[in-house]
Amino acid sequence: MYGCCVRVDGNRCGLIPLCLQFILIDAEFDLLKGIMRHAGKLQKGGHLYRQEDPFDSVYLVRAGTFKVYRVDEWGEEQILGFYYQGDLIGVDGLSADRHICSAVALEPSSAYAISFKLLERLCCDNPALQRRLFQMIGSEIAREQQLMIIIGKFSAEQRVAAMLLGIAWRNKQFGLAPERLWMPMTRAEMGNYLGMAMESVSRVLSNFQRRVVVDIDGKWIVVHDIDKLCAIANSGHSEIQLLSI
Amino acid sequence: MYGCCVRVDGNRCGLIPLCLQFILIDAEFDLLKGIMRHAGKLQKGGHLYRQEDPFDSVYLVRAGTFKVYRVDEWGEEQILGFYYQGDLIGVDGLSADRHICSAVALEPSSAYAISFKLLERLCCDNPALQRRLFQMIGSEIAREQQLMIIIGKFSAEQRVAAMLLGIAWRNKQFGLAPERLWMPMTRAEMGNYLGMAMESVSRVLSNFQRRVVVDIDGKWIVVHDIDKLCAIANSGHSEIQLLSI
DNA sequence: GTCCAAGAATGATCGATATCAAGAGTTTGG
DNA sequence: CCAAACTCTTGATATCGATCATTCTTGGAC
Repeated sequence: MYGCCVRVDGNRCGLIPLCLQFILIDAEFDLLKGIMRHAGKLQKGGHLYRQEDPFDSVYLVRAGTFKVYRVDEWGEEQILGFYYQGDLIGVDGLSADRHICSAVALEPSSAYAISFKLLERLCCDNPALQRRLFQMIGSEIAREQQLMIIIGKFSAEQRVAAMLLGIAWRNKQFGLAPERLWMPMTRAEMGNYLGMAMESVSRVLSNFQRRVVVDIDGKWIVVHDIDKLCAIANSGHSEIQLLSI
Repeated sequence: MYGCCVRVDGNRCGLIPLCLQFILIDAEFDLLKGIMRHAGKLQKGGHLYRQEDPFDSVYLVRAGTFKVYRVDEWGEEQILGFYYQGDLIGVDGLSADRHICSAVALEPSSAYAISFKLLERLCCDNPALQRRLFQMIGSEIAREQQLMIIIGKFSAEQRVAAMLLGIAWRNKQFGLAPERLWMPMTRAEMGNYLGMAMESVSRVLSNFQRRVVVDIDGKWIVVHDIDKLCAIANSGHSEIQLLSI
């Protein structure tokens, strides 16, 4: 199933996640490799694409981290997601022929660009690939719905806990340590993403640290008690949860 | 361009919006008509599909209104959208082979079901149709992003104003009066959708009515001053806005 | 029509979190 | 290695909107 990964000559980074997400067979992978190209290396603050740019590619994060955000008419920024190695970015361009978001590197990063026009054409000849693509786009919808629930219904503590658990879960999917979370974004960016003030994020994290739920080590957050973190994220819904802490 | 609408024998309702959204040419429309079937009439409270149902169709609202919602592990409901005639529902099933949301009628309603398997196949042979489908799914992503910004950054007043403007804008798109808004959902449902308490929704609407911005007439809301409504939705971002009221 | 239940409006209170402010830590570039 | 510029933390205070409680309205059912 994951044979594709083995076939990549030497450079496996970034392609393993691609295989994981697409779950491609060799033949499909070869097709896809044909329409991928390096989008180059970006410094911190470098843009993969900007709002209003014509939409012609989706991107696969090869290394580093990106944040995707939207700026409204008054110059206010809303962060819609953080994307790590292996994530697909750029489907925000699907609805129009222009991107409605910007994607910027949070640290030195790189990505592959996949021509969407060619991808579409490839899908026409390859129903299995089309299916994968729809699934990945569907995952993006599901992710946004999840985030909406978190922002709309969760308390400050729950939001931060949910975000950490999300990254932990992601790490697990990609075979990384689920307790060591790489968080290159600032507190202000976390707050923006979660719909809360930077100060609140800081307070919640300090509180978690005091309760020995996590440990903060620069841009790394180490989860000490994932069960407690789950309990926090799920608290408030049922009072029984609170007793079990 | 919209020739398809004329070709529908007698029954144009629900298909005009289809044409508007897909912007189909005759040939494409005929293809699509072949894979559509009536999903029957639903009473208020009747479900088009439920969370966990296998995903095999997307739906086009023919008449009435639907709400799409998700119930989390603790039985708490989150409403993710209200859908009127001509809207496409069901893409929440894309990521898995099951729906992750439920769709329920808010009043006597009906819908067309479009087999997704057949739609996919049709897209393979018809790149233009594939393009439309991606666009429509992209619109769903864009809509969710918009909602996230509203929930994450807007005040109670701004949220309600934004929701009303959204429906007004939609009406305009579909050739309906942009000042007469049909709102079959309860205050509690509006509140759930917007991430606020039912009482707050009620207060904001009363306030709008007092300021002669809108008039409430049962399940209809009549917008008297759309400019003021826009000003409210956009206020808080710049202080200049407040002075101009 | 009358009754009843569901929905809506409104008032009073309280609390979570934003905001303001100041200081401590950390990174970056010369 | 130092200084400037970010970033983060923590405290004090203010505020918006949730919550609780009550009354008013509406729309079916009989």
